[in-house]
Amino acid sequence: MSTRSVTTAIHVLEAVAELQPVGLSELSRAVEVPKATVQRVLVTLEELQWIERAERDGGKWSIAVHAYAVTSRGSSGSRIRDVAIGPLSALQLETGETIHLAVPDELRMVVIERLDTPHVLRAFLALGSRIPMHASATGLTFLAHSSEEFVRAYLQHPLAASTPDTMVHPQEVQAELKAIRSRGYSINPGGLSSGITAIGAALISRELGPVGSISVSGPSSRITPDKFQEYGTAVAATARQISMALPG
Amino acid sequence: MSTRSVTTAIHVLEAVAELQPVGLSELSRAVEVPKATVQRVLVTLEELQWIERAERDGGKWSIAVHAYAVTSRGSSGSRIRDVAIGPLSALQLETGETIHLAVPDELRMVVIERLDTPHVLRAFLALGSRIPMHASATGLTFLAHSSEEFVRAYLQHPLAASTPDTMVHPQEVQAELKAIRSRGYSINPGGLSSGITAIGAALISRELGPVGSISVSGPSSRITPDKFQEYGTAVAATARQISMALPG
DNA sequence: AACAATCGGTTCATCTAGTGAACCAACGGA
DNA sequence: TCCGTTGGTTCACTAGATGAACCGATTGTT
Repeated sequence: MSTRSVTTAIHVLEAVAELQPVGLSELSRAVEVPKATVQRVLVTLEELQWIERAERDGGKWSIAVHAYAVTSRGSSGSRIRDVAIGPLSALQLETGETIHLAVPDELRMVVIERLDTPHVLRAFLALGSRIPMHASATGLTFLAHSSEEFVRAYLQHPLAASTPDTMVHPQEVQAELKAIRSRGYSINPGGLSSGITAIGAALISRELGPVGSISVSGPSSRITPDKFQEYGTAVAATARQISMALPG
Repeated sequence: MSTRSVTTAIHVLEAVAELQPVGLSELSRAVEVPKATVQRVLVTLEELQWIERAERDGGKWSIAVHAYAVTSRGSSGSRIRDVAIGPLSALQLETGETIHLAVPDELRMVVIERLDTPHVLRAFLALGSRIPMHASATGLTFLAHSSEEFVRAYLQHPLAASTPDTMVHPQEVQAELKAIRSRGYSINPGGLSSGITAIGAALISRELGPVGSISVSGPSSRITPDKFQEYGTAVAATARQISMALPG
């Protein structure tokens, strides 16, 4: 009951994704598997079009588009996306700012949808970005509605600072989570990108608990403290609306 | 020299992506591998968080977000995305319409980035959408700048119609490709979705040839023939700009 | 109510095929 | 020249993948 080769293959694949472009020896060390084994896996994955080697650059490996194409269609996130897109669109029109939809993956939030603003100055996260929970409005609300154990486990890990304004002390984060719970939405001024403020609210499935979050982001010069409450209640209302439409 | 189990595992994964939500027996049939083997692979992939089973619904399988998160970071597409995002943002502001960035995968174009418009009426392709080349503005420009062999090989396959307006005759497509080459950009009125017109231009790496395309899309009621040239030159200029900034 | 055809899941004898230590040749500093 | 890399290959050993056949539970049909 192990399916070892498959497990190592996936580990190699994840290592390639993380370290790309990367060579054989480095991968072998990263995955802690002999070179010969890694080599065979690489060749196999190449045949399957999941990875490709750079023409130059000593033939280092990278993830191929095909892998992305396979995994991006559907995904559990898409159910959420489908029910969220309508309300998010309305929220975008109402606020005029960038809207993000993110779901948790391990210790990060992954941005699975974005609606843009017409403003020249705009907040920007590439789709598929993986951002730290404690440094983002989406992550913070998600944490605020997660179980105590999860939060404790999360705060065990070192909290990297994305900007000088990122909260890096566990107590500080805990206090903020409490504030978020009573307030109903999160506010993150410059914690992820300097000069960008975001306001977020969690999507909560009745059965599964928190499954993701949404946020409104824009330059701190536009999203000023006097707008926090207006945007906050709008985001929270939209989140509630989506939550109720959630499958399950 | 085969790494069979890895190959079947990936095949199972791709089948899950295509058929999700899907059950054991159906997968077994799709991949043409005994149930027992598929079962073991599924359990392994679940342990690795690449797939998950629906709580209800008889435990059917779907791709998990984690898989998406792994493959979306980086990927050959992302290099393109990184250099493209700035110019695309400018193009979006200039035109006010939805911008798509797509790269080829097998016989399709895969949408890897999108900048949308604040308009209520908006063109919309989900990220990761796989669209036929002959039915899309992005695909057509890509074809127009591909090798003759590639085009011939592509046109060998039956050309499915996405809408009544899709070009389905090889000669028709060939003629259009010629027009695109002399014009510098592609125009696709309603070929992919009825009522949506798109204008595209290819991203061409000096060393690798065409590596992807960009397009401006919107309702045909807004993107009228009198705007074709304006948008066309804008798209083509942006594509050239990105092409020059391309790595390699 | 009995039937047949699904479903998801498990068992186990067979032997394929994955493993990994040890080995290249080639490159690049020092 | 030497040392530490790199990517890549060989091969004896046996761990571990395979797949036909099985089970109990649903489901829809007669």
